[in-house]
Amino acid sequence: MNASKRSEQFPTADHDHQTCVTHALQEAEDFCLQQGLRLTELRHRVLELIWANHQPVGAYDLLEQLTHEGRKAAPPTIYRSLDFLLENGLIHRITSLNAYVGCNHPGLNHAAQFFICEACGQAAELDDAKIESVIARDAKRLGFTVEKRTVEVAGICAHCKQGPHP
Amino acid sequence: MNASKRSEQFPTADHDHQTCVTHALQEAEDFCLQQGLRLTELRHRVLELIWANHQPVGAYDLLEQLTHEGRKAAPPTIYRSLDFLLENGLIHRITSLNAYVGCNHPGLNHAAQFFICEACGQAAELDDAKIESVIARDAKRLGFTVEKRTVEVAGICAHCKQGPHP
DNA sequence: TGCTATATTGTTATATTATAACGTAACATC
DNA sequence: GATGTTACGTTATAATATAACAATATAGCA
Repeated sequence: MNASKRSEQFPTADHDHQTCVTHALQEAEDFCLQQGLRLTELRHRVLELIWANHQPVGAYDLLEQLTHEGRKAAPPTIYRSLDFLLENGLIHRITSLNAYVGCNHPGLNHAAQFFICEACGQAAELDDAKIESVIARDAKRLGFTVEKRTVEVAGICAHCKQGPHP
Repeated sequence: MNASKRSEQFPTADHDHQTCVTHALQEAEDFCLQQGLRLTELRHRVLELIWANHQPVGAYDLLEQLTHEGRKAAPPTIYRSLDFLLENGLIHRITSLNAYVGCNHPGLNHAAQFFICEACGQAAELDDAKIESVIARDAKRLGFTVEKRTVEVAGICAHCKQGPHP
């Protein structure tokens, strides 16, 4: 497997992260072009920062990174960009962290699950149909119509169990 | 089924909520006695308020309810009680709502799933072993050690689909 | 092109949720 | 009752998020 491929697992320490960021941005640009969405300079930069951080990152962290590069930015600036990226499936919000992370499958309006390492801070995005189907079964039993699923599992990733943070 | 029994489903409009609160409190008292935990007057009252609200309730809502009954209370007052109740499994925190709800199975250190109705605000607590096992399987595949699970499903409950909020 | 409607961003203020830090009171044990 | 521990009171502040309105940029059309 190519080391730069963004995949459903925790990234290794030596993967080519720059390529992985570039690829994600390219995919987002293509997607927005297709969909007639305006990936403005600000939105593009926010998405880039999210990917560059390489792990779930808070809104105010992003805000600080923006202002440190000279841009005028207040909380609404960042939250509006996050809203755009969330609505169009380019990022996910991790509720239990109040943090945001790039989506591995932009465009697909999928329900993702996250495995979040409490040691290194990285999160793996899964899209396990089995979890979805079990939730759907429970919902059916309850007569419940599902709108939104939040599945977040915190713990320690394989890399961190073996040694210091990768 | 007894209308006052707290169960793994959405409560009906006509269930005997007072009995259900009383029962929960009695169970908590018994549990704390057994475990040598101090269910102080404040903690008891906070737990009672949580149950009485009958749906996930925010920390500042609880705080207001406390102060309205004449008690001196600041945020740390309520958060400390919430921490005690959380640590001892008497309540759950619903991450996606920043709200707290009574636990249906105090004592069991179980991982719960919540189905949250966006119309009436009520939440049903499930304890579906199947969800747990699927998550465990994914974790094993990732080499991930699970510490904490968050499974929260938002949508519309059966009562609210049929008519106005129950 | 220039006009106009809409979408985006800037700006100020504030809401909401949660914790830090330190002092006081209650309680439990000896 | 002295003493150590736990719980609570109090003040201040951190962290996350949104409301409201002004200014600017963009898109689509006359």
